[in-house]
Order: sequence, then structure tokens, then C-alpha cells
Amino acid sequence: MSLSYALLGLLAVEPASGYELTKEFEGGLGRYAWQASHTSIYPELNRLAEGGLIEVTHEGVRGSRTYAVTPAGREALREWLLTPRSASRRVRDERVLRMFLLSALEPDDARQVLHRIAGHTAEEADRLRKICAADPDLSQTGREGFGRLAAEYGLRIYEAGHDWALWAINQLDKTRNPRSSAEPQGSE
Amino acid sequence: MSLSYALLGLLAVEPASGYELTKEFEGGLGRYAWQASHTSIYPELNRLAEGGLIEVTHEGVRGSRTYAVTPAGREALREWLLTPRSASRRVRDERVLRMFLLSALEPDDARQVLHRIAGHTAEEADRLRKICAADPDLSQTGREGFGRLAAEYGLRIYEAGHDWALWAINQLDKTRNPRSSAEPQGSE
DNA sequence: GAGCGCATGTAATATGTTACATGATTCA
DNA sequence: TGAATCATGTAACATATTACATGCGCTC
Repeated sequence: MSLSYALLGLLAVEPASGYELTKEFEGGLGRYAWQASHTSIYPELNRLAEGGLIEVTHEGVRGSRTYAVTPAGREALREWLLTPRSASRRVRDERVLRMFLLSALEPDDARQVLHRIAGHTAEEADRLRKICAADPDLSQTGREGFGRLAAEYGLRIYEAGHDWALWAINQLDKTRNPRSSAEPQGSE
Repeated sequence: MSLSYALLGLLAVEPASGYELTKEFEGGLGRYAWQASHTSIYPELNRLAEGGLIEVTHEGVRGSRTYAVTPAGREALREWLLTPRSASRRVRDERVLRMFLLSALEPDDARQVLHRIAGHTAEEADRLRKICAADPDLSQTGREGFGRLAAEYGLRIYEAGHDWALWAINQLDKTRNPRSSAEPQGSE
């Protein structure tokens, strides 16, 4: 189960409570890689603790429990990350699905969706570009460097998505109007 | 439910049987966007047919049923694709998750995983580059053009992932050995 | 002391996966 | 005629989402 490893990975970088982990999933991790809500996180933490992969290191004032990975947990995570599994393609990305289904639309509708995608990917890329520019050398360690690596990945993916959308719009325009091969379109 | 729209989208491009749709999901669609097996596809087709969004247009010799979208189904698909839903982030990508968890590893282990990622993304990009080169102008229509658009997207994403992996390796090398900023590493 | 954010949980429902199951047709 | 592929399905189990639920502590 991937959620266990996501939690193990976060805790391996820095101990945290279920509440803090939940917020972590609302950021870059849940955005690009694996989404989870507190109702799946808390039971999973309990299961991991029962299995001896994590343990409670601190009990906070409002009943919060801070978990940390045990050596066994760290080893389980390491093994999972170092072992390639070609079978592991549980891909589910609704945004990408929408891109794949564009051909099912009338060209004018598809163009409209592509313009929206182009706008959205540009915005996201801008946002991430700022984050990356703030720390160009990946000097931070721990959770910070973690986010930095993720931001860089997200940036490159959004830039690629943006380029793709522009390319696709151009292709559609060519099909509609084969004489002028690159008619600029108003952006959204 | 995204699966319904994935099926609607495929059928909108071209009528097909459950068996054929299942194979479609084994290709690019299931690889990058949305994965599904026949055990979820068949019940979903029945539900869509009950809801009047698709209908059986042909019964084959071995009990196969070819479905096509109804006007209602086409409209439902169109509305879904044209309506932006920012809430729709059901992202689950184990490969990306692994990238995000790298910071939890010792640098040497992380480097090893990154080299594997670099190798894998290069292979995938090569594969897709050939597919794209075979039809540079997106001249095909229907299911073919569909695949072409998807291949182009996949190519760009894998290239971006590859670049990211190389960048990350370089960053790790810098951290290990700050004097020489770009020490080449043996690939896997 | 009222309201907000912290912090965790359960239960019902929806969804997805794995294993099991069946039978037809084609091809060697 | 036996194996491979076509073609669809059910049942048990695992997992995830939504709605509901609770209570503490801080701040105003």
C-alpha cells in the first residue's frame, strides 16, 4: 500500500503528528503524487505503529501524538524505494485524463479546453518558479530540501504541460486553417 | 466518477466493446492517465447503458457487445470536459510518489534511485519519440490522433522527468563534493 | 465564554482489486 | 483436439471518501 510508504517517507524526514501529516498531503505531495485525507491517514498511522514501523515519540497537549520511524520502518521504506517494481502503475490523474479525452470533443471545444489548460499550467509554473528561485542551490536539508526537490519537479512538469498545450492548440489551428500554420490565439 | 468519463470519451471517438476498451486501458491511457481493469469496466458499461449515456449498437459472434455513446452521453462528456473543477485532484501516481520520497534516503541510495529514474525516463521518452516521429503532423483522426496527442504529452513529460533526474543527481553530487560542481556518475 | 483551529476518530458508502469462473471461437 | 485468445461476469476483500462526531486549548 503506497499510503504507508508516503507516511513512512514523511516521518523519515521529520517526526510529525497525524494532523501535521494531513497538512503535508494538502501541499505538493497531495497535489502531484499521492492524495490522502485525515480519515485514511489516522487509521494507517495506527496500523504502522502496531506493525512496529513507526512509534509515538511525544504526546502533545491536545491529545496529539508525534510519530517517528523506527529502524524497521526506515529499512522497509528503503527497501521499497530501492526495489524497482515495474508492476506498480497505479496511475490515476484526472487532469491528465481530461487531456487524453480531448480528441472526443469538437475542435472548437477542444481548443477552449486547451486554452484553459495552457492558462492553468502557466499559473502553476509561475508559482513554482518563484519557490525554486528562492533557493536555487537546494541548500536546505530535511523537509525543506524535500519540498525544493518536489517544487523543481512540479515546475518542469507544468512547463512541459504548458508547452504541450500550446503545441496542441497549434496543431488544431493547422487542421482548421491549413494555409497559416501558426495562427496566434487569444489566451484565457 | 472519472472512469465513466474515460469510457464515454473512448466511445465518443469510436464505438467499441468492453473487451476492446479494456485493451485501450492497457496502453497509453492506463499508463499515464487512468488505470482500470475489465472487472471495473464491464459493470460500469452496464451502468452507463442503464443511464442512457451509451447503448449497444452491435452484438458480436462471441457474445461481445459493441457500445456507442448516445447524444445524452456525448453531452455529459462535453459538459464534464468543459467545466473546470479545481476540486478534482484525485492524483495517485506511485512513480511520482517515489520521487517525492527521495529526500528520506541516504544520499547514496537517493543517487541510485535517481539513476534508475533517469534510465527509465530516457527509455520511455525514446519509445514515445519514435511514435511521434512516425506521424509528426497529427494528421490522423479518431482513435489514431487521440493516441498521437497522448504520445506527445507522454514524451514531453518523460523528457521533463529525465531532465529533473539529471538535475537532482547533479545537486546531490554538489552536496557531496562541493568543489567539482558536476561530477559525472556511472549510469545504471 | 464564544469561536476558531487543533487533533483525532467512527460509520456508511462508494469504489477498486484479486481471485475465481465460464463459455465461445479460432488456429495450429 | 488442445491451446490461445476472445469476451464477459461474480464474489470476497481491500481501500478510499463522505458525513458525522467529539473535545481540547488558545485568543479575543
